[in-house]
Amino acid sequence: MINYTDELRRHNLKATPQRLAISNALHSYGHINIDTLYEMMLKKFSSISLATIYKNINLMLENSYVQEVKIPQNKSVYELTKSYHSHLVCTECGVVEDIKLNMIPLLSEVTTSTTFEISKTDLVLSGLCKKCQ
Amino acid sequence: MINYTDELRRHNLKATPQRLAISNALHSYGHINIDTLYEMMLKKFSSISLATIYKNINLMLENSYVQEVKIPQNKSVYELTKSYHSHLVCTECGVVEDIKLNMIPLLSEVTTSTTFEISKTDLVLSGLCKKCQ
DNA sequence: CTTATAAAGGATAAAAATTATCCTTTATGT
DNA sequence: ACATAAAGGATAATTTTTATCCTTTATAAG
Ligand SMILES: [Mn+2]
Ligand SMILES: [Mn+2]
Ligand SMILES: [Zn+2]
Ligand SMILES: [Zn+2]
Repeated sequence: MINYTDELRRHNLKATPQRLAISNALHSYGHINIDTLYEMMLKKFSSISLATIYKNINLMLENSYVQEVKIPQNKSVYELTKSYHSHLVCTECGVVEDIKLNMIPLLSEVTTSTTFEISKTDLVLSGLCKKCQ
Repeated sequence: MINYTDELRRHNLKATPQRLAISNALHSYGHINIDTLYEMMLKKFSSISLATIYKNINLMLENSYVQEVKIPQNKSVYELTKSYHSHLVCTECGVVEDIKLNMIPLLSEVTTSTTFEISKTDLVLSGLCKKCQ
């Protein structure tokens, strides 16, 4: 149970009990979608409103406290903002894992072949996790 | 004005006028979201139903006739299925471009560092297009 | 060229997802 | 402790997507 009070404040977010709980849910789950997050939160706050989940996630996104990961043919998942990484998604069980990959060669390939100025890269690799193979 | 009758049938889709028009809209736009596609189609079929757009795009997705591209902080766009490629997205004007990149080195990096068996990779590079820099 | 029929289209209702509103409660700075 | 802007809960409204129902049509068989 990490205390995210300071981390929330650093992102200009008031440290409410609900937000602290969301932070911990994101931390322990790693990647979580809105519905699952809502279910999780209901266990702790039996009367929490779904609107509170949406309002908080959206605000946290604006303040770069959390990040959205769009999953092919599935709902987006959210995670606490961390240093750049890519994602592995199991098409069978849905598990999402982080993976650090060196994107430099790829990005320099882009530089030589286009006039775009890239500032962000989103890479999602889909396949089967060990367990589902 | 390409005739997509055969191409539709190859994917087990009846060649209706609406589907032929959707095919041409996708071809000429390259990448298009549901709303824009609906507006386009309304010009040709003044009484086309939005439900027809959804039903067709979903069926075309199931039959691999079209592909979805999830765009960070924006609506998904759709395109006629073509050989593997990545995407460049301009965060200013929203334009989406195709780019062929060699993913082999990256994928072999994945193989050595995880037990996942990758079958698909989705890469979206966001930044500024020439015009918007 | 008919005809039969499963599938597709249009209109619209229903459901699901997301956002807005309103009033009460609370985190935080003074 | 107090003042206040912001957040939470309840719920309405809006937006997005899917389902339903009936009519029309693409397609294959004869
Ligand atoms: Mn991650
Ligand atoms: Mn493309
Ligand atoms: Zn799995
Ligand atoms: Zn641009």
